[in-house]
Amino acid sequence: MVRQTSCIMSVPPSASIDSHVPAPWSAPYSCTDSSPMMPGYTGRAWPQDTQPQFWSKFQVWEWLQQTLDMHQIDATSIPFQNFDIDGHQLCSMSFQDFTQAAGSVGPLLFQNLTDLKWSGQYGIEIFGPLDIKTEVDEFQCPIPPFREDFSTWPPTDLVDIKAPFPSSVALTSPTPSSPESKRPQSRPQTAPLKKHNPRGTHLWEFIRDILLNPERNPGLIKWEDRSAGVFRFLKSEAVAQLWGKKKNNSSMTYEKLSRAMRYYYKREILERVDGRRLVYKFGRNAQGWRETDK
DNA sequence: TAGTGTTTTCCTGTTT
DNA sequence: GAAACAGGAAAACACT
Repeated sequence: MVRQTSCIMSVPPSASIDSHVPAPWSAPYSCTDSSPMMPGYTGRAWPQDTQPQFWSKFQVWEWLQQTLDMHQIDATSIPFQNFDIDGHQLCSMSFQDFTQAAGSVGPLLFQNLTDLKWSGQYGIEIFGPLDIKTEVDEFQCPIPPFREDFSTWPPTDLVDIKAPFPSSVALTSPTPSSPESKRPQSRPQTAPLKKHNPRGTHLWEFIRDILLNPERNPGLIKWEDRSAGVFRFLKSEAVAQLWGKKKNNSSMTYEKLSRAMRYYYKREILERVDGRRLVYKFGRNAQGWRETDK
């Protein structure tokens, strides 16, 4: 089969992609300009340009996730529910509190937070020059509300460039149910999600993050049944464009996006919702979408 | 370098 | 008829 990929590369990977759409925790971003990046881990997903005191719960989790990632610590090793707190509460935690909440990882987290508090890292320019205008910017609704949100939600994004990022941590990775390590190459995988997450955020996480941030979701996707995890695309092409922008792929369409979504059926990240167009449902291997997950 | 995981792309056929 | 869905096939790409 002759495949044409040249169009995808119309935007050089090194191009500066603006990061307008923040995500709560799972979308690690990298430097958004073309500045040299370290190989491997370079992106910082937690809100480093905001003082920890002002972090939201999501941002706290994000910081947790990235800190663990940075130190290659399995996220399952600490109870995230112990950090169901905002930045203010986080900053008021003592060393003992951290140890109590995160066990052996506590000191590390405490140290990291202390460093963050005092290192003057806040204010690092996260967002590169917003000089690249893409098709997504033309949408009437998606971008402006996100931009307005910068004051309160600066760090991560739903439309960052594809980042050389380490695997996402278990917080967003389903528990493997039936290990299926052997399968033909170049076939859509059917194994449960593992830590390997070469492209940063997974599509389903991207979708989830839009859903979880109504204020940053200007009518793109909406919950049909929040408790059941059923949601519906309102502006399917706009979502696809956003996803494409995030992946630096201007040729992304809803058709392609939906194909990727369908692959999630086998992995039970999504479940079919028969007879309803543009409607999907999170499956048992999708995590982080429930209200109780927050 | 091979293997793996996660898309991405293209396609054909079906359903709404 | 158009849009969306379904799923096979294969390639791309980042990571281990």
